Amino acid sequence: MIEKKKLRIINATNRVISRVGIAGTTMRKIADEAGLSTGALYHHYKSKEEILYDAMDRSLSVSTRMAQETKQGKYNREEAIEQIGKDLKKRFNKIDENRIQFYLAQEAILGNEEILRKFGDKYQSWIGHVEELLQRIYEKQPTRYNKALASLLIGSIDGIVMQVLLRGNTVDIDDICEVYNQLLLEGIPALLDQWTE
Amino acid sequence: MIEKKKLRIINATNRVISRVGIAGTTMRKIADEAGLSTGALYHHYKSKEEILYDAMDRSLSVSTRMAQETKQGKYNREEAIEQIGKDLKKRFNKIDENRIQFYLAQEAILGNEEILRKFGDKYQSWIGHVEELLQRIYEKQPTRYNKALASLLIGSIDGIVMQVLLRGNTVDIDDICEVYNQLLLEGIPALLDQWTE
Amino acid sequence: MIEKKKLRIINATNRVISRVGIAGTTMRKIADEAGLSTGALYHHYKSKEEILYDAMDRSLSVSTRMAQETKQGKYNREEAIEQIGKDLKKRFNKIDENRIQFYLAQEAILGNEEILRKFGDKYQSWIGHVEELLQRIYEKQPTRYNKALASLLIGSIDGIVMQVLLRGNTVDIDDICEVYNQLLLEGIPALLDQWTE
Amino acid sequence: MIEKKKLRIINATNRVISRVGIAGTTMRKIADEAGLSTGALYHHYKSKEEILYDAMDRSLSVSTRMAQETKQGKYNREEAIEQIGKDLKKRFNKIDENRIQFYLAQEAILGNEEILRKFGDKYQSWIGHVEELLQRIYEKQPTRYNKALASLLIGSIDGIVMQVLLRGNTVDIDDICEVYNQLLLEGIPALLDQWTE
DNA sequence: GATGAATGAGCTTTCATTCAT
DNA sequence: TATGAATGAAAGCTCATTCAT
Repeated sequence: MIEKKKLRIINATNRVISRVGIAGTTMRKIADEAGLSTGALYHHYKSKEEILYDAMDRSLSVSTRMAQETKQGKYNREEAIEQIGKDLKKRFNKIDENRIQFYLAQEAILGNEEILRKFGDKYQSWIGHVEELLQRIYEKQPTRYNKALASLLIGSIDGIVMQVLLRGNTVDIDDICEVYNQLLLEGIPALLDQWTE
Repeated sequence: MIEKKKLRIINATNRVISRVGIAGTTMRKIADEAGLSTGALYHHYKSKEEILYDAMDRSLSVSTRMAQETKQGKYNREEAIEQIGKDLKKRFNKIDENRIQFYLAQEAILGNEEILRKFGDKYQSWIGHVEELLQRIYEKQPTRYNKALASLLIGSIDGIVMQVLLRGNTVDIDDICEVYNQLLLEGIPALLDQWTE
Repeated sequence: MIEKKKLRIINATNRVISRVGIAGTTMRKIADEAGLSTGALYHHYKSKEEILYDAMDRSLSVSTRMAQETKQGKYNREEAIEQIGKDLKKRFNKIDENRIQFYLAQEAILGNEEILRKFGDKYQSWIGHVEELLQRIYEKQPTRYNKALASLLIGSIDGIVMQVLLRGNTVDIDDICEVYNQLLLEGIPALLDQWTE
Repeated sequence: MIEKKKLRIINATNRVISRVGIAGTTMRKIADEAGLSTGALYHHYKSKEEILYDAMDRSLSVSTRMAQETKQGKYNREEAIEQIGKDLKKRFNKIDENRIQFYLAQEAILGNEEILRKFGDKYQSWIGHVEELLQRIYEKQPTRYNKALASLLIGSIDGIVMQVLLRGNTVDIDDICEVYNQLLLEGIPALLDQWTE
């Protein structure tokens, strides 16, 4: 029961954050969005900080879970890459979630240790999954550059998300997915050949 | 003379922004950082908004200029790519500037039209330069995917910057530069071949 | 309930205004006078302007109503004039209300359109009532000068109020009422005769 | 020399006051209007209060002098009354001066003792002059009501000025002057007869 | 004398938090 | 539990006044 209320509050909080950012999020806006009074918020949470923390935690968990889904498939190389392309497009189109992730990153960079640690975990696990994926679909000997490659592949997704947020529809997402696809199909193998020769 | 004071204020503002973010930047903090009283700030600027705008404008100009420097070189492919690698490393190490860029991006995403437009201009010009570069060093027929490729190459830089900010020294910058290098040397050509056959 | 608080704030505001004028009225003074914190004022009103507006509106309504009461009587000439004399004296003695009216007039003259309009309405209605009264008690043909006469009779009240405020007890209110009385009994009829012959 | 600068400052001050009121008058506005720097004001005056005082003093002196001019004439009744009518019209049309007078009255009522005393002096002298005038042109025995009558005649002028300021061109000044004229020609004699019988 | 940058108190307003109901 | 009025610190900003030049 109490959990239901809490969920309502953090959902409201995330909607508010996506609209006005973390700094612009006030208790009154959260209360209004959740259909509660400001006082009621304090029955479920001790402070604004706790609410924000829970809301951010939830957002990060969702995005971490999404990142981990990459590995799920057990297809061959072409199928796997095709699947990645689809996931990618979905990711680029979740504007609201991307905005929130972006605000959270900000919060972390500003010195919120808790959130920073969560981001660290998320990237570490994500990079690990991508490393595995690389090894699985390219079947090459792992080298010391595999982690860096994974990091770069992930970074390019984040970077494109940033461009989509900043430039809106002047970014052609389909073309970018196609390039990403070709990169995985042709570019990466050429790269890997270089190191493993 | 008055410009000197303005510059002092702007520099102080950028230091404050890099420390506490744009939302956390108050007139009092700027005044303290600049060694002035709050009232004095209003001699040189009509409002906080103007100060922030000038400070952001300056940061963005610097980063836009940096982005444009990419094209300067008149080397052959290997030399050009080597140069890019060096620039990249420099870029990754400018932590403070990267933080500010990140805060500015947030400001833009939150609805600051002026800043958003500047980011749009910056990316457009940057992508243009990278497109030219691609054509110059690979000497292939341009295809409809060239812009997307440029966008992706730039995005991957932003994404890595984000990881550096979020994960600190768990990202091995040298390795990433090496991978980026190999990508340009081996990966991209393999990609371009695909489209121009 | 909430209206009760608003009334308390408005009353406090009017006390403050009567003490220090509109320009000297600060939120802190209002809050202190009402026994509240400054923040609490913003629960009931969105801004200082709204508080001042409500306070001024209330003062003006009261004075407008007072002005309109003149017509009520259904007496003969002597009784009506006697009644006017009594009303006059009461009006002169409401020092605080007169002060506030005076401050409001200044506010209007300084360019507060809303208040200016209300004053316009008040005078228009007041002059109309006096015109009717003149016609009723003197039973002469109305001439083009009736409106001007009404305006002058009203103006002389305002002017005396001003003198009372500025000169205090050096103005003998009883004598002035007596003169006003005689003016209505003997002076005005002689005037009207002049125009209707 | 120094007096010339002081004059420039108080003229500038009066222009500013007439535009934005006493409370809205700032040192910077005075300095700008006078074509000086704020610092320069302090070479001639020790404080804002002194400047305002001098400016107000000057305005009040001018208006007191104007009030005293009434007596100058040495005409018969009709000529004197005609002259009064002309003066009246001039007075009503000096909008800027009337505004300033009004603001000064405010200042006095708010507790500025110095200004209050000056107003007291002005009215006392003005009333005295009008009393003399009444006696001269009507040649009746003076009664205890003469002072009150003078006060009322002066008050009605102030009251009309107030209406002109508040209602602008909806007051027909010519009509009012005509009524005032008739009041002096026919109304006042009828009044005086009453008391001296 | 003259300048205008600098000061700092005090203004209106916002907002996390508390608490009587 | 729930409400929303109340608190008070801190924000952006204004302005009389001072003072180095």
